[in-house]
Amino acid sequence: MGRSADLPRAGSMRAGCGTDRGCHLLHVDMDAFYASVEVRERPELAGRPVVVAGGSNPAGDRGVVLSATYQARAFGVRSAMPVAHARRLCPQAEFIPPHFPRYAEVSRGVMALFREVTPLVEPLSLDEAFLDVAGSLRRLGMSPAGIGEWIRGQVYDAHRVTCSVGVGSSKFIAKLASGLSKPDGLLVVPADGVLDFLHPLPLSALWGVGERTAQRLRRLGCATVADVAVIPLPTLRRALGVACAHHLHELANGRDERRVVPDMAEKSVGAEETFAHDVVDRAMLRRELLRLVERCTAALRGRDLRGRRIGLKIRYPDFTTITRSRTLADPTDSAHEMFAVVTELLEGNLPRGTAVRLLGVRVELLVRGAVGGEQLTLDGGSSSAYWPDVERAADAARSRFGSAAVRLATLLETPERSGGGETHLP
DNA sequence: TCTGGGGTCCTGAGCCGG
DNA sequence: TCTGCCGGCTCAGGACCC
Repeated sequence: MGRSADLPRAGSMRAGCGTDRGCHLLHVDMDAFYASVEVRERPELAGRPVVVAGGSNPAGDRGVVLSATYQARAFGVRSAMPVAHARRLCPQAEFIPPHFPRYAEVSRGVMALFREVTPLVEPLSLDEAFLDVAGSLRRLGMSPAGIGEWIRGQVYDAHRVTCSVGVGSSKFIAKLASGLSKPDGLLVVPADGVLDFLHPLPLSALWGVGERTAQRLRRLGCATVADVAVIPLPTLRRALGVACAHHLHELANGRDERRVVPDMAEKSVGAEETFAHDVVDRAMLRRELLRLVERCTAALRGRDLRGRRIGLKIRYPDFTTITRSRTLADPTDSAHEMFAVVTELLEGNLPRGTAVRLLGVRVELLVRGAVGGEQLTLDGGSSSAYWPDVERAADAARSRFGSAAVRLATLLETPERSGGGETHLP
């Protein structure tokens, strides 16, 4: 997944070349993960172009490609490409909606396998992780590259999906290496060959360089990583800002001191949805908002988190996007409380008659630990105090009887949604 | 070509209190 | 009392990643 497709292929640098001494960081990346899992579930699709199309409505055209098999990629289909475009490029492909619980289950199995190798596993997403194997070499009696090959074999044997492994002396190099070894490969970048490996690569190889930053760098006369490495830091700072300039300058010179951090704390939790058709109707927008708030706060409670800053995101039909937020005195995981805030933000920032393409809600400034029932306040009365308990009870019912088991009355009238209505009461 | 949904990080403006 | 400075916080938005 991602940008590795922009990079030149590894060619002769694949598995086995170069010494892996000093290369204790591994980056493991599943190949076309979602699509591979779908093919595993439906073996008749093996060898065919398969596209997992995301967004809320894969059958329609307001969505993007989440994952595509290499047979589909041969037609030019790429991740994040609009579905309509992918259909034109490869009409014979099988388009499948995503099944995230299925991918999460495979991911849990794969991550557990990594933890058999080392406790220092830092998952980046469902389909990739960094591993620090420095402490495992003696115990396992293997070199880093040997461990990488062992992992590749185990992942395939246990889960019938392939992965690629990059082995390097830093996270950045290991990640680049896995991208270049795809699909189903392993690449070692020797510690003393980092700059030779890095400098011919295009600007997009640098972590943090997207289209905008690449444009700015090209304006400074840069075309490759080598060019960024030699550009004076003050020049880079003026173009990109202090933090970004320093970060890119370090990477371009092969310096990356970031360690593998297991159990990274979450910073925010959110939910958003693009409508199948732009929505003007206020009542419908409020119902969508409530649905998003329910989803978001259920996720918070499921992870035993509460947050203090509540944000609203509105995207208009012309794709301009605004965000508005409010910081509360105390952290909350209550849908009731969050809905009151985002409704106020919506009313204050959306002129009557304005169409909306997307709505999103987000909670930040997270703290761990839910409170069982909130403190009564003199001015707030008792209602806000009992809502968290009601919502936790509803969570329990939903987890036992399904997501439609308990719903707020406001949601029983199904608004037009991009994914079609799914409200079916038992 | 026409752009999802989940996130993280950074920057800059504005406000406030010391 | 007024002004300027500074740091911390909040808020909005941009850019990026998978």
